[in-house]
Amino acid sequence: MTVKVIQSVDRAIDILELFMASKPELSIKEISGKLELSKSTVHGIIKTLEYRGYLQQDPESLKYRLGIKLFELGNVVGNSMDIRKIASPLIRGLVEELSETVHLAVMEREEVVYVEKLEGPRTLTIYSHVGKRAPVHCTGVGKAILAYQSEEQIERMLTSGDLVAHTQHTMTDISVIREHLRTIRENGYAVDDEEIELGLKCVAAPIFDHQGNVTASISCSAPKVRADEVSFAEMVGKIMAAASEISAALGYRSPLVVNL
Amino acid sequence: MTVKVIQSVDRAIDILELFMASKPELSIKEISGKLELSKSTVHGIIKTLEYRGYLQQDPESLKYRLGIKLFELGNVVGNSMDIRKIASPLIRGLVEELSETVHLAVMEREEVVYVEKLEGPRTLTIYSHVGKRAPVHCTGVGKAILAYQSEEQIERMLTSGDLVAHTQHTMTDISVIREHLRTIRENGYAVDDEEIELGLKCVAAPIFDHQGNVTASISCSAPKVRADEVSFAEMVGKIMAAASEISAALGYRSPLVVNL
DNA sequence: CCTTTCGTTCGGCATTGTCGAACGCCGTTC
DNA sequence: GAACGGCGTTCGACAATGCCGAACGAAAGG
Repeated sequence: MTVKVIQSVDRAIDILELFMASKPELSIKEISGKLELSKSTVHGIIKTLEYRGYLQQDPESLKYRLGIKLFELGNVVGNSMDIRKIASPLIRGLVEELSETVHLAVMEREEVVYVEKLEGPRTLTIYSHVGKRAPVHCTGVGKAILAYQSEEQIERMLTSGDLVAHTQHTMTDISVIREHLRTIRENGYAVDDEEIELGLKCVAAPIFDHQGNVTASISCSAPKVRADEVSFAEMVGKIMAAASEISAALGYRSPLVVNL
Repeated sequence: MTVKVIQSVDRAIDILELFMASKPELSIKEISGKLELSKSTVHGIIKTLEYRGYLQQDPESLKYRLGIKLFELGNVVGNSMDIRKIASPLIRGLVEELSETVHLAVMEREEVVYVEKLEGPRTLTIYSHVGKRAPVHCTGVGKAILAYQSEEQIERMLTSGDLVAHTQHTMTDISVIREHLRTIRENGYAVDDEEIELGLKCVAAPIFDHQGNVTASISCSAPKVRADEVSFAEMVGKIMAAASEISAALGYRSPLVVNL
């Protein structure tokens, strides 16, 4: 079932997304090369995007970069996310208590997107950004969400892309992951033990919405050396507590405490 | 000089921007009505945008809202703004010292866009958001930038739109504003005294880039009652100091201290 | 000064997007 | 429970629109 797309709109999006994947500045030549379109076609679309403020041209190099209008629209989206408003103060508290970086992520298609990030005082450089995508199979936030999807959904999410091994600890066998997800459901939290980056350990907990679905999660990330037994247990407790508080604020009633 | 625009791309942008101006959820009917396009035309464009993640449909109401992809792209733009990285820690410091809300804004077309905002502890509800536009003629950040543009630029920016009076203190006479801008240049800072919102007073200072152009500014906003003589002087001093520190970090060499 | 490279303009052609009409799926009304 | 109305979706025909290649112009490099 391929959707009937408007070609020029589709191409305009292709152009915009080129700036995400590759360099922040691109010339018409580069764009037409990468998309295999004629210069004049690209020129027309680009001028439209520029005219509307979605691209801007550097007057010196004549190259283009993303325009402020995207910043505006992006913030409209960001400000309309209820979960962000609810989670923000809690995340601030977590960072203060744990002194480590905390992430909030939501599920989007077959990946997760970080929607909030607050770095701890002892900054370790994790390569993550608000607005960035991450795979589900090798991140704490991803696995915490994945574990609570339906069987079909899990199947889809794990088979849609390649299970890329980011480190030697990344699980790439689908049956191993499925078994691992069972453990996550039993524990109520997910651990990422150097599965996306060596030396990085994360604890993540699922966030339930008012319908009982999991579409978001929060995590705490620390260098493996700092995540020893004691502080690890503290991380688990605090992250899970925060996650259930956010879930409650979203209107979720835990099935365990429902008594009619 | 009207640019030759690609119609369908232009319309797709019209659709996206409808969500900024009006409600966060719109039906096809509403969109086709507002844009005076046939339902089928809107349908085609919307499905393309949805397919690419720039809109998402609520499965219940069948209405559409802006998609996460815009959040992603918006953050790419936000993270690539050098001025934000430079200014962020200074803004944090300002808020701590002044205990009032601080804004960072950049010029965009004939308006300013807030790119950073940090609220003071004593939160007064100013209706401003990161990513929101504001007029130049009645805001501190706007006037601080406007004062340092070329005569032609000032002319353009003041005549492009209506000089809307937001309060009885808003300056709407172009010659009065021009004279006012001269004062701003003499002082080195701009004051907004209840010109956009009653009871709100702001101090703003221009930020110079490496070429000596002013394309950004920072401001401190406080309820007029709290901006008494003493704290007002403190606000002016601290905002100007921060602005010149940011300017210096951007590579600006003040013409007053240049000695060859 | 010639060459190369890239952005821009132009015009003809066919693809593509557009529109109105019709369909089908709700929810509502009587 | 049948008829209605509203809305999203599909369809088909037409022509407007966007596409391409070629040519132009400007700027940079040798």
